Amino acid sequence: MGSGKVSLRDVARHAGVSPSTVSNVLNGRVGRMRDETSERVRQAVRELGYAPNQLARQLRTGQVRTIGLLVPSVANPFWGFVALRVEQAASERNYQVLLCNAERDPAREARFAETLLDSGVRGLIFGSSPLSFDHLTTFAGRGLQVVAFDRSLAGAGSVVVGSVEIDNVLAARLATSHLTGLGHTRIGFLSGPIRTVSRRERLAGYRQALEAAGIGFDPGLVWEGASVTAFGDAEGAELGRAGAHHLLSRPDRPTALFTINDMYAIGAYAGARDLGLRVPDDLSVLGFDDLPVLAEVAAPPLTTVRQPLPEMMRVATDQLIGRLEGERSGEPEHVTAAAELVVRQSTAPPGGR
Amino acid sequence: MGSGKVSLRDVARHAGVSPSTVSNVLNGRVGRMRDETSERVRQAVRELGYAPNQLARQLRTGQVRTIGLLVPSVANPFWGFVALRVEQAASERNYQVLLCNAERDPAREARFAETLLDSGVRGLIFGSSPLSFDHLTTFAGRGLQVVAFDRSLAGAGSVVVGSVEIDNVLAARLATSHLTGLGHTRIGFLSGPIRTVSRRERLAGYRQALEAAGIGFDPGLVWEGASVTAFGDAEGAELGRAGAHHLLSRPDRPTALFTINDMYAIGAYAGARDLGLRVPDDLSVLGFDDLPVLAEVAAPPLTTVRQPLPEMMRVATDQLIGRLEGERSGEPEHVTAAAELVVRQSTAPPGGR
DNA sequence: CGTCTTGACTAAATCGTTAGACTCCGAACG
DNA sequence: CGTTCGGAGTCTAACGATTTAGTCAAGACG
Repeated sequence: MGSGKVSLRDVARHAGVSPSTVSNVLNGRVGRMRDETSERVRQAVRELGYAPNQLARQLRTGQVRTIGLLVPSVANPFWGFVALRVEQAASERNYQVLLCNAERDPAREARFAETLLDSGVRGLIFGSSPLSFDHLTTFAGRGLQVVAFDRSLAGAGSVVVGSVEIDNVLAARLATSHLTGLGHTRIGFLSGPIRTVSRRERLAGYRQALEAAGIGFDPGLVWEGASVTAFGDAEGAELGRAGAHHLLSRPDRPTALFTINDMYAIGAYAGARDLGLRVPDDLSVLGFDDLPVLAEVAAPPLTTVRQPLPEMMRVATDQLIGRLEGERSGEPEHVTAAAELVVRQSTAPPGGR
Repeated sequence: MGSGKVSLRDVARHAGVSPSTVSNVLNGRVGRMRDETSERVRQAVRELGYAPNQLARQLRTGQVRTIGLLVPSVANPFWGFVALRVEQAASERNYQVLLCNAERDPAREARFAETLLDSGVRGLIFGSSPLSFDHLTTFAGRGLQVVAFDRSLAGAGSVVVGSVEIDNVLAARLATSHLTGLGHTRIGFLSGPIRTVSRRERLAGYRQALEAAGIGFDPGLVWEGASVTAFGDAEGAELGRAGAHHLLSRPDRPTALFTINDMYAIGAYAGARDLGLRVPDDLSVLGFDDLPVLAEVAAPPLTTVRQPLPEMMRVATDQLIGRLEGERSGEPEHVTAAAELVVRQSTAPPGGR
């Protein structure tokens, strides 16, 4: 049994051939030798239990079968799902996934990009697109390819080679229209700091839907989160709760809240409860993401916008790996997936019906 | 600005010294040269924007600042959390995390171990301990160190260098006693296939608590999941639902269910609802994990056993990295964290209170 | 009969770092 | 004045694969 480390040289010796030949066999270049020889090599490989040292191979070829996945937060289960899905898709193409959590900090994002490049990784999936990719342009020059989970605008072209997204504007319009359709006219928009493309777009969609319904846009009904310092684990549900407190304490209290994601929605539930309001009787809440299981089992089950996550992650991963393998090239590809409004029981007409 | 790839040789040339000297400076071996020289080297590094090629360094030293994390399932959000927490802890020690999802398949587990070793990774955190580590003993010989999330028994000594767990027996006893204390005598145990240590222990604890309460253990009240083939995404909530159907259709229907994790508990909610039973009036449900947010916001909020996940993951990561860095050695270390019963509203006395 | 091919491999140079063995030089010592 | 010693670096093999440019023998061709 191979105990220590068996190298290609050992195999060569064992098979009575040169290292080059072994390498050739292993890489399928068998046309240039007798069948008998390649069989003998294969035999030796088996007998010694040889497995090539990827580090050495990668150093030589510059090819690394690993991609990075950058997520923006450890607090939202959504990203855990994303991670698992990406690993699933990558593993089918025999790639590995390095998990990076940048906490939405551009400096950390850059640091991760750096580390990835240094370890030979040349592909990165960006969980949530920051408003600008400027801090990453240098890395593009060094060979880093980025696929974004949301489409980005500014300066993205130089870094981003592909993206998968839902139409966030449309989705938010859909969601908001659902609320106006129920008769709501004072609809709050509950979000953390708007520092990603998707958030900005959702706000735009919200606004469009309001205007389409002949309701004026009231900046006072938009809550953009606490101070930036209070970030980190406080995010998500806690922020949602705080925001709900704020918006629901206004004199002309909104009768519905559209939240930037399901965690905020859950937080809004808590916030409403704190103020003695009941969902959906006194307050409708509409989320975003359709967090698996959570949205369904929340009390009440959450009306929300679903992103087809597994599919989107597969597309993103395939785009990226396709680039790395040279199957794809040229202009960035942008894929738009269909979002869907899932109506459950957290929304109802205003006024307790 | 360094555009292409700057190598240590380039730096050496630029600073007018030999590559060895640059290497020495970079690795803090500055005792053997004049301050002026090392300063000149540092200067050159800065000017060229040099960053060492980790692949080359790793090949040479055999040291890789990456650990693997093996999770057993993509379906349970729990593992997404675990992944994020491990990455957080690892990143503080400047390590990277490779995500591996083995779907509880020993063959895949072995394949991942193989891949990790081939890429120079020598440390692995095992999300959930299989009943046996036999399929991994060969890898231990090849230098793989494993830290288990649960303590394992059979043959673990040769592979596992540390573990973090809660006392699953105790925790399950605690949980079950809570139910017997409420007056339940027919308590179902709802689990998938019992192929991990933790599951086996929870079953043992359940049994002990029953006996302590003078209630006989009835194997008929234990549901061990559907056929093994029906694995995959069907896991979790769906299995919980199926199991609930099964157990609740018995003539002497249980008045309480202790589920192996929160996903099963949520599934059991659905199963009970299907049969027209209300939680907790007609059926008490007790979960395990205290899935962040989910357990809290479920309807009704779930009584469950909490594992202090962030802390446990930090300990596991530190144990592993400690080994890799040679700070720790010798006998495996087993750390036991305190689990805690979190009583919410899914449990009540039997008979509609 | 000498040169060209072709088939079947092999030699050796990388890839970018590291580390133990050396070198070189001026100062100190006997 | 010859030798030893320590400081300040440098040389040179690796690490384990890949890959380009050969080598060598045997048969083909003119």
